[in-house]
Amino acid sequence: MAHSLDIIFAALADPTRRAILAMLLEDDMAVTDVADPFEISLAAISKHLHVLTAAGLISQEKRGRVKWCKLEPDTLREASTWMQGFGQMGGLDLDAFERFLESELTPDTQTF
Amino acid sequence: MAHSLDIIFAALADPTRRAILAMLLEDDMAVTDVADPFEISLAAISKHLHVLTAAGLISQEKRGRVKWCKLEPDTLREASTWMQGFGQMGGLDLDAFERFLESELTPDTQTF
DNA sequence: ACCTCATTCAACCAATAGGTTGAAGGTTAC
DNA sequence: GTAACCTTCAACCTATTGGTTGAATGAGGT
Repeated sequence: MAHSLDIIFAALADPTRRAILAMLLEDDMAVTDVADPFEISLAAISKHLHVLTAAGLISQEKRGRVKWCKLEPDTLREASTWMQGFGQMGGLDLDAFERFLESELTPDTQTF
Repeated sequence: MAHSLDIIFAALADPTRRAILAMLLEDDMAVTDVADPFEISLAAISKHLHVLTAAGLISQEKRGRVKWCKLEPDTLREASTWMQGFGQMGGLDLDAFERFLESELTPDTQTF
């Protein structure tokens, strides 16, 4: 839990990885099937999936010889919460959002 | 408009830049004042502000000899829209979200 | 005019990211 | 058991990132 926003946003910054997330929105997929629509090597896709897993955006489970990839929407929601506060600036829960930001800014927690 | 999600998320991936955005949530600020709480050089902050500007997350306006930085919440909202679809998976507007994703995936638009 | 303040530019550096290729690990099917 | 399949590892390459420093530019204050 509490994956750092650093690695979540960094993971989202790559178009290939966002496309993978969009694919996983429809269904869980095996690594090979994830790689299929892309023109890059399977090893490169494997690395992308590792980045997404490290960020907590997907989970991977090995069943037999195939590794299944599954979207983890909760982590995206985590980052989405951070962002919404900016968009809704001037809205009613601005104070709550700033309290949230402040807690995130405390240097002892490394979730920032 | 229509800043690419690539550079928006990449800009958000750095904790210094997110902290800058949080500061600008309270008020517009001059570059020097933005740099003040940080221990890195002014030139480094200048670069961060350039990244945020390129992403459309802030705007900069030179008045006199001081350059003012201002949050641009619309761009954040753009990225937030992308994310919320994943978090609200199973919700009511999933179809609309997938249509949005598909339009983003068309290879002729470079907004992806 | 001159000095100071605000900001950026230029050159450099180390570390990271995203890609490649070829080989290696496990797992299943025959 | 051996061949085919799914996935990752290891080594390598190039471009980018985030930082530094010192000089340069530009605008005000006195």
